[in-house]
Amino acid sequence: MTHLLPLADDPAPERADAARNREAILAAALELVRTRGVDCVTMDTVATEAGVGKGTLFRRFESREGLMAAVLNESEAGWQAQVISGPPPLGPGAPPMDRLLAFGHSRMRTNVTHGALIKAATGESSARSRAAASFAVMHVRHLLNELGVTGDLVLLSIAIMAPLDIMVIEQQQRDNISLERIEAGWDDLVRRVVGA
Amino acid sequence: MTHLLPLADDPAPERADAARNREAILAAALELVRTRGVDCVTMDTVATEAGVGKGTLFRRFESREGLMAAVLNESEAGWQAQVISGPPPLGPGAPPMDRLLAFGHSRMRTNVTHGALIKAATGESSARSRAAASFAVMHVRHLLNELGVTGDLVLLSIAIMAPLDIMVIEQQQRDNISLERIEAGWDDLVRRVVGA
DNA sequence: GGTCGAAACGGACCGCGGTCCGCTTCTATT
DNA sequence: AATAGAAGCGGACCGCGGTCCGTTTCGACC
Repeated sequence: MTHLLPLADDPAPERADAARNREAILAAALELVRTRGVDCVTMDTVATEAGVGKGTLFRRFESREGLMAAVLNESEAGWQAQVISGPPPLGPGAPPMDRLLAFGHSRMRTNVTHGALIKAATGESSARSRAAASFAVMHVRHLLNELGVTGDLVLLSIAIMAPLDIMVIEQQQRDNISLERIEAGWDDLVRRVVGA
Repeated sequence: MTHLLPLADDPAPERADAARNREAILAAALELVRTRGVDCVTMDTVATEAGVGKGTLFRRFESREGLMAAVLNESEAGWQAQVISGPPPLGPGAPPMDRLLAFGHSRMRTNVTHGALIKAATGESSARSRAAASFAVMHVRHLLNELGVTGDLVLLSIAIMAPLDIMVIEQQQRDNISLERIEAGWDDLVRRVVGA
């Protein structure tokens, strides 16, 4: 006899064809983004290329943003792994301050590299609570805590991360400010906030 | 004889009908935003209501964002006037630190009040170099300078302003954090950055 | 007042993101 | 194997932002 109340099994085990489609869509999207560039990838194209109907795209990924976020995760996951369990100073093992600085520099470079995709995945925003940004804020909060900083750590983390935002960086670059100079300014900001 | 090289007259004095239309569009947009709420105002509606063609809207305001920014300016201008020449502590006359704190609090409340419109005018982003945000950054930079802060003042200003962003605030409110608590956290951030 | 080039106009048109709903496919159950 | 109904599917359809281009209006100069 199976139990009559589902209790806490997975609420929805995902049907086989659904899984197949999800994979096909993601693969098609990844390929299209790589070959044509994010801005030229439409939902219709992805659907056609994946061999599914457009409705299926939206069923599984909610919106274009959602799909792009999923694509972005593909690469972002690797970076997050580096942060969580990679070699120091980015990964664990180094003193918190070193990690924090390394984290910011790494995040900045990553933002510059994946700018277009990140924008597509966050709706041009950024200081938003999307998965990626959220991970960064959580990590910074964690490091601030290790550094003995007290106060509203989330708010402080948001402030710290703001200058690394792609839109901000791109604006600075338009003003002919080098990444190195931004990095230096950011380091200064971090030291002020940490109080070291 | 008129000069053959236009030198530096106004490059384009704006034709009479154009001015009339601009005004009609802005008035219609303002009215529609007030009555229906930003999200329900389409470009077609504004065009119809203003009695002009859709093309004219885009000619004068570039995009929906541009039009909304123009509408927003209507109210934002008043606030900016308060900051530039209103009574202290928001306006000039008070010590820089008082002004800075007052500025942040005022900005935060304004963001909360005009949230929807601001989002419409900045394309859901915010840490962007739109006119409004830019004014804020410039002002903060100015106050930081008066406070004797040295370093990359623009970058520090961006960091300071980040937690006041509408998207961020709305997220915090979703997490049941009160505006007062945000204010307190923000004051702390400012003191850290200023080094007081 | 007439003429002429430039500037502005307007609305048909396009592409894209997103929804809707009748049809198909899967899987649990007997 | 048959069945039933839930989950998934797909593509016609919609609304909106944005563009394009033939037509109209303006105003500077004669």
